[in-house]
Amino acid sequence: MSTTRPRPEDGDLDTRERIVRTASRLMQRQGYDGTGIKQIATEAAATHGSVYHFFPGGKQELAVAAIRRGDEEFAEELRRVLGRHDDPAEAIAACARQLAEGLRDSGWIDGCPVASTAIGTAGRVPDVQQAAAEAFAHWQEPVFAALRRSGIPDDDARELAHTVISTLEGAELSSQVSRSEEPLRAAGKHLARLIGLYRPKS
Amino acid sequence: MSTTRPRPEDGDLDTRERIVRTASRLMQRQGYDGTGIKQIATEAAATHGSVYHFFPGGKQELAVAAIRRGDEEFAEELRRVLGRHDDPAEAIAACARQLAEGLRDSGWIDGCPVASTAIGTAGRVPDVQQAAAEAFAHWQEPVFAALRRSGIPDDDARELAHTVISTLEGAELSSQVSRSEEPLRAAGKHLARLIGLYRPKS
DNA sequence: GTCTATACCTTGATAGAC
DNA sequence: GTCTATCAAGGTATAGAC
Repeated sequence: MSTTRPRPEDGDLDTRERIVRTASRLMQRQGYDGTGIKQIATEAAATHGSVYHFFPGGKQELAVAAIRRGDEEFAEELRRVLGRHDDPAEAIAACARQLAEGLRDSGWIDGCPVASTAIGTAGRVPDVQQAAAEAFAHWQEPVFAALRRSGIPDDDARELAHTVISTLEGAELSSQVSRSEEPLRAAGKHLARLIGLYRPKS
Repeated sequence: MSTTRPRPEDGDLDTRERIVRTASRLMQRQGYDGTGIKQIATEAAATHGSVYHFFPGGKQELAVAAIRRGDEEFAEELRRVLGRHDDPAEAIAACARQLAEGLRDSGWIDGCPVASTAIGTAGRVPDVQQAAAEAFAHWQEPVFAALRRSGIPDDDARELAHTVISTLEGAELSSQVSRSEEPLRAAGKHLARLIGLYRPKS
């Protein structure tokens, strides 16, 4: 019923979309304070005025939109990888491998799309912090669902989903900082063993 | 043989020490780009000129010193808590509780002393990134030693130490962003169970 | 070692023509 | 919706008196 979405490839995105994408990518790499409105405008091929036209709330409003975009992107990636495996232990290990691959292929610069912005604004920019908290909560949902599907009781699955996201997050940070796939590799292996502890014998 | 160190309490620290402490604390909260030299100087009760006197390399050199300070502080905290327990599973769970307590007591603003600076400069400020990578590596040592003491083989202990640090790091980030002790609580519980898997039956 | 003054640049944000 | 000009404020860093 909706008009067909063009699935735009490159420069034919509307201005607002280019701005959000660019802001999300830049803040992922440089954090909130390290990313300027001017840099965003330039790299998005937009003018300074356009940014404030679409985001009258300025940098804070734009940062919230960028965080939400990163939220959706990673949630989709999670769902995609989790959907390819029946065994949740295998699925989570695959997620860790996917993160390691993306990190390495980017030259260790594209880590979690939310973490850098979130950590640099925690307790200082409430709107951004709130959006980041929602992202972390969203990401637990597909993990929780996968664990529950395998027969793990709700309470255990809920708790495990917390730890899965925390561990992937921390291992991605460790891998990025040390420029090594080892932390994510170890995390995938250990999360799989941990989940195995909770999975009912079939 | 060295002159007795005064263990200074408050305002009677030498200038360089006040600057490093202040820089470490501010960058922990606001990251590298969010923390200005002027703010550091003001809060350290030092002058602008003093900062550049002690750190001719400017902000980068000061950030490296701040990271190293955070490195040492957290390493000592780890050693202290780990030293209080014979069972490494209990010890790691206690570490998670300690982190949660510190985070909550600070009003959720004092997270990892290195993470915010590290993540915001990854791939952009090589000296800072290097210092952060060293910090992550240092923190694994006391964990590795504790695991080995309990009889876990070297290779397993090495790998587990990676995951312990990654998970604590990620759970602290999750707890800080969501302003909840739950991620750290779950991480402590699950790390303890994971370590239990590797510990030889006595 | 400490302090002040200052050079020079970039920032976030606004106004108003088109 | 787009673009340019402009502002006040704050950034890093340097120079030089004391």
